[in-house]
Amino acid sequence: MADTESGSAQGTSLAQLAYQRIRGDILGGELKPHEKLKIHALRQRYGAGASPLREALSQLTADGLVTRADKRGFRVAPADDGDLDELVQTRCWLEGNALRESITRGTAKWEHAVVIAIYELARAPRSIGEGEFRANPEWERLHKRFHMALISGCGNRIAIDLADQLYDRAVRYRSLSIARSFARRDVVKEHQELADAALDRNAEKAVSLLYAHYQRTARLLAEPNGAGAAK
Amino acid sequence: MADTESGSAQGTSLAQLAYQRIRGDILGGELKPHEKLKIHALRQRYGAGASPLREALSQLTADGLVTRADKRGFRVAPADDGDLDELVQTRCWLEGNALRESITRGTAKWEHAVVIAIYELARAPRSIGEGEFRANPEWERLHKRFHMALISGCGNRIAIDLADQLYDRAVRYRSLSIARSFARRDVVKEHQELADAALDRNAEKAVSLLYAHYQRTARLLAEPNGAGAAK
DNA sequence: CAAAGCAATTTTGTCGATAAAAACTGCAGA
DNA sequence: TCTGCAGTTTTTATCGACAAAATTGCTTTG
Repeated sequence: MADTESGSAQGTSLAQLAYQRIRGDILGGELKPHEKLKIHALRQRYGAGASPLREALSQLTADGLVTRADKRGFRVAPADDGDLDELVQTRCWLEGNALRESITRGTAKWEHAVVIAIYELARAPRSIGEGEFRANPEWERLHKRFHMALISGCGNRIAIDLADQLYDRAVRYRSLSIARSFARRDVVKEHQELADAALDRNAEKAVSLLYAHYQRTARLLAEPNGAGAAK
Repeated sequence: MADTESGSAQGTSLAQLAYQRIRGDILGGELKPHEKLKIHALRQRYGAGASPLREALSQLTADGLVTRADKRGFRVAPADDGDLDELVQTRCWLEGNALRESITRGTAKWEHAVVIAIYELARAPRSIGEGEFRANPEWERLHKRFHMALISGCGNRIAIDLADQLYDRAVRYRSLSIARSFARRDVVKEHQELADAALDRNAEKAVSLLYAHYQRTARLLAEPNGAGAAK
């Protein structure tokens, strides 16, 4: 199911390939919320027949990134602020517990993963644009890796896979409201403190930092300056 | 996505219909863990072409009920004790928080849903067999409805949908190890106490009863008397 | 001018056919 | 008896075609 290694295409079948590409386009904001996904158009765009596409869209539906209506096809899942709040809350619930568990029973391997992840994340530039903000895909990858590393010691694959899925759903909101929070927070420091608390095995502090981290993001994204999303 | 109303087939398309029927057969244990799902065989069994079936199987894969291997098709997801433990833990994490939230902000509508659900659940017979145990589908439906009612007041649709999905995954283990726990627990009382604590707005008590309830089930199902499951 | 009705066009959902890949078979040789 | 291999059979993944449903646009009417 959820990829964990967000490294791109390795799916050999056309269906799997289309799944990854469409997913990427939704997460990256290329395909806008509520946009109609017409099979014929997708056929040309992704160079695949109807069956593999349908298959890909079915999977995306189960992932919560696409909605389907009875006999009127598929659409990109809508994205409103309420949805985002629920997403953040669910992630807090799930990852909060998983983080606590990781801190309690985490092995040396878990520690190493966290150390490496925060190290690499801290060095990567957030933006590749000079003046303005242009998301650096490498930073995005490392950011996800860091958050997954934090909970990787909990020993619960099902929870990890769910967190992976929810992470991706949340990423979409970030790419929809570009640059909004850029340079307004000391994100590097936030992550560093989180990593430190985790490595100190200070569960309560780590969990509350995680909550604050997620909720701060949600509040920023929900700010009134547009990019609101489709009905 | 997740159905919430577990009421059976209303999907109009063959793909949706096949999805529900296959899902039902996996949850009910008709299709055994790790069993190969050959398209041709499924075609005859469910009376649908290859494309709708593939579509259904893709969705089930995303639901965690089916696994797929690169060019060698689909299988029913394996089911081992470790998996069950993770499932139970994840449900505790998610539903524990959702229950706490429901108790905190639950409206009269939520209360009513819980009251009705526990009332109906208490009246339904658990088994329809005379001497031996034969699962009563009606009881199963009401049981799910009760647990969903408990968390229905949390105001978080995403969490509710996930809990729905995880519930179904857990149900599978119950039907795989038939009757094991039948008559060995006072399940009616467990549910009643849980409902009472929730309606009393005693969050801590309700949550710990929920944890105990789930963990007891897992321990029973993991007992050594067989039904173990495929590798 | 607005609303309702009808016809043409898209679009969806489905099927059967087909190439490519995997699994299976029996057989020869060590 | 076991092992490796060539040919056969099964199975997967994909395509293009087609009927049914939905959408669109045009026309007619009150």
